Amino acid sequence: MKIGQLATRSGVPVKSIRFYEEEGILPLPRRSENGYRDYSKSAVAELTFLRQSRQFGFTLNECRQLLQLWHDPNRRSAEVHQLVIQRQKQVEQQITDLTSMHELLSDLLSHCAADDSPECAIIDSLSEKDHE
Amino acid sequence: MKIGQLATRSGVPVKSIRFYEEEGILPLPRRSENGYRDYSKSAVAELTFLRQSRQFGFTLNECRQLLQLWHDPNRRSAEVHQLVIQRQKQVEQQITDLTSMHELLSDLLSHCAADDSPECAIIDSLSEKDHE
DNA sequence: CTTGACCCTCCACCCGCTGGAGAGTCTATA
DNA sequence: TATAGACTCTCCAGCGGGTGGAGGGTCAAG
Repeated sequence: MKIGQLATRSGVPVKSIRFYEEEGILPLPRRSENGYRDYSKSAVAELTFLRQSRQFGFTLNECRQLLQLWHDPNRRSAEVHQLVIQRQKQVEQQITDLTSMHELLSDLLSHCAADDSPECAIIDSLSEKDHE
Repeated sequence: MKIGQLATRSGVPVKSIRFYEEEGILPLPRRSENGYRDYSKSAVAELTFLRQSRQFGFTLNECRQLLQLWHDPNRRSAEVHQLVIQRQKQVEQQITDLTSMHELLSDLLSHCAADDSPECAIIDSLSEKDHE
C-alpha cells in the first residue's frame, strides 16, 4: 500500500504520516523498488490508533507511549489507565480555566455600552492591573 | 525606565517585550545614549493592557486590534464589544469540545480493568475507526 | 579593578504540523 | 509514442507565541 492510500484509510494526511515517521513515532516502512513507501495492512490500524489518540488531546510523546503499550503483549492495562486518567485531569483543568475566563468575559461585556461612543468599560478594565 | 523595570511593573517578561516590539505590536521605544530601550510611564499601562488581553486568550493579532482601539480616542465601544463577544464564543466552543472529550475519556476509563493483565478496552477502543 | 546585574543583538529551539519547490514515477488517453 | 495528470520523493520554510543561550557591551558598588 502506498502512502496516499494509507492516508485515505487512516484519515491522517500524507504530510503528517511522513512527519510521524521522521519523529520516530511510527516505524520506518519498507520501500518499493521505486523508492515509494510500502505499507502493510497493519499500518492502517496503527495510524488510526494514533489519530484517535491525538483527537483525545494526547501529545505526540504520550502517543508514543500509548503506541508502545499497544504493541506490547505484556502491557499492564493499569498503565494505559493511568495515562488516560492523567489526560482527563488536564482536560478538567482546562475546562475550569476556560469557565472562569468565560465568566470574566461576561463581566467585561456587561459593563460595556456597545454603542458609537468611545467610552468603554472593557478598555478601562483591561488596563488595570489585576488584584490590586 | 529601562526594559527590566518595565517588565517588573507590567508583569511581562523582558524577552516577550522585545518580541512584541519586533512583531510591531508595541511601538519602538526611544533609546538612551548607551543604546538601552528607554520607556515612558505610559508603556506600563500599554503592556499591562496587552498582558491582560493575552490572559483572556486573544491572539496577538486581536491584541493588536485591541491596542489600536485603546489608542483611538474616536473608537466606538461597539467595536471592542464585538471582539470580546467573538472571543467569548470561541471559549464556549472550546468548553463544549473539551466537555465531550471528557465524557469520551470517562467512557474509555469505565471499560478498563486497570490491573496487571494486558487486556485493555482503552487500547481496543482507540484502534477502532470512529462512527462506523 | 573586579564582580555582578543589567542591557544589547542574533540565532536556535519548542510543538505539531502545513505548504511549497523541484524532481522523479506511473498510468491513461490522444 | 507523446504527454498530461496524479502520485511520490526529499528538503526547506513558516505558523503562533514565545523561551533559552551565546557572545558581547555598560554601569554601579565594594
